[in-house]
Amino acid sequence: MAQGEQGKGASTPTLWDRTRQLAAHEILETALRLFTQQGYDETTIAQIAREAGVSQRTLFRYFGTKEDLIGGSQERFVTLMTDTVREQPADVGAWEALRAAFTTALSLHTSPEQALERFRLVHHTDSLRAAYLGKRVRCQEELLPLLEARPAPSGTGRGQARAIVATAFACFDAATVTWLEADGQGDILALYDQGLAAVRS
Amino acid sequence: MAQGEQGKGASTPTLWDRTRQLAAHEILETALRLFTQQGYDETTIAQIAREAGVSQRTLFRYFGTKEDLIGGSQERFVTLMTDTVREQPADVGAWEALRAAFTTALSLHTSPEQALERFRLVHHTDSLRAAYLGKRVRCQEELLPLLEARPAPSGTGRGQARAIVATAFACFDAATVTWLEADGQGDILALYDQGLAAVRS
DNA sequence: CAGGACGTTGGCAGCCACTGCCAGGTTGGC
DNA sequence: GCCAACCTGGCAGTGGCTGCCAACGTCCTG
Repeated sequence: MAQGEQGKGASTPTLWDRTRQLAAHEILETALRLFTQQGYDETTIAQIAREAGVSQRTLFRYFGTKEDLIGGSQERFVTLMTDTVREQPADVGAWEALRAAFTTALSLHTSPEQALERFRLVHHTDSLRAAYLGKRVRCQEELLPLLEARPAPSGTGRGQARAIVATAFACFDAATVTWLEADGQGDILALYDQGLAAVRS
Repeated sequence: MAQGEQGKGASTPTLWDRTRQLAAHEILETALRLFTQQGYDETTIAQIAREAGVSQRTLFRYFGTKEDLIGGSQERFVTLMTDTVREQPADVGAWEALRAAFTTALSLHTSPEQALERFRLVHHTDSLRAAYLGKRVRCQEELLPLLEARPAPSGTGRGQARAIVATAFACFDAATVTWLEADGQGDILALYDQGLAAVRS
């Protein structure tokens, strides 16, 4: 639980934190490897723990849920997106701010290949897709208040921000799936722009 | 498994089918009652089975999943929506067809009060919301091919149908949540129209 | 109406994700 | 060196869910 403390000073990584980080990394890598090798549902927590060299109990202490082994700390995504939106100048519209947030989120992936593999895994496993969608909705809800204050395109009433955020995420998802079906060819953001353009006739 | 056969003739409800229907109804009612009384996560399958007068094993034979006790045969919704879209004249646009499908889906609720209660339960329980979203995505995917053939508003290219369907569902969800937060005041379809109008500036 | 074919039910054992609890070892500050 | 804080592993237990099997009711046929 002390891992959140080294964000500022980095003065005392304290060996414990280092060990923690190492273990977490090992677990995550093992899990991802097994998931892609034999599928998510076919991989048990016991197997991951065994091959990662930790007990099940410890594994659950690091990642509270089997699904968390995929998201790779979804929290980071959410905070990064909210921060990005917050950093936009006040006169930037909701659509533009959301696009910037998506750009930031996409820049987090280490490589397109890894992103493709990850996306494929999530979208092909029912339980994972459901979990992802749940977290996505939460992200939307956190973004909502930040966007309600922004200038609407043509002075539409309040309460419409929710529809705008939901639409942006929907188009982003559509772009992701399209990108997935094309085996990673093209640019997700470009697909997003195309989809949104089609929607906003 | 024989329950799907009485759709046409209704010639032989065969007592077995009647018994099945009765049991299913009893289970569903008990589950809904307990869920609203003490919450979804706090209600165990064992309790539902006990109070419904069946064994756990039988309960799982009727409803393969605890989540299925809420959806009330989500299949019906999907087929009804796809049928509605299919019935639309060929020159009706995708947006209009989708709106018609939502209208049909909404007309299935017996009363606004029950719909409100059901929606509240789903949206306030993480696991249920995730399951709902998963089924929603599947519904979108079934609707997709039916809409790709329809005339796009301004000749936008293919592949954009996915974004349109996703947007429609997103706005529908936004409308539902808004309606929920207003304690069921107003009309969901009207909220949907407002949201979509805001999106399509 | 007897008897077999078929479908339904309940119970049991078991798997898997997940949690609380407790003993034991390691690390850090004094 | 010592105590406190922390982390780890194991174990038992819960809850959703499944496979298997024996018992029973229903339906159809002879």
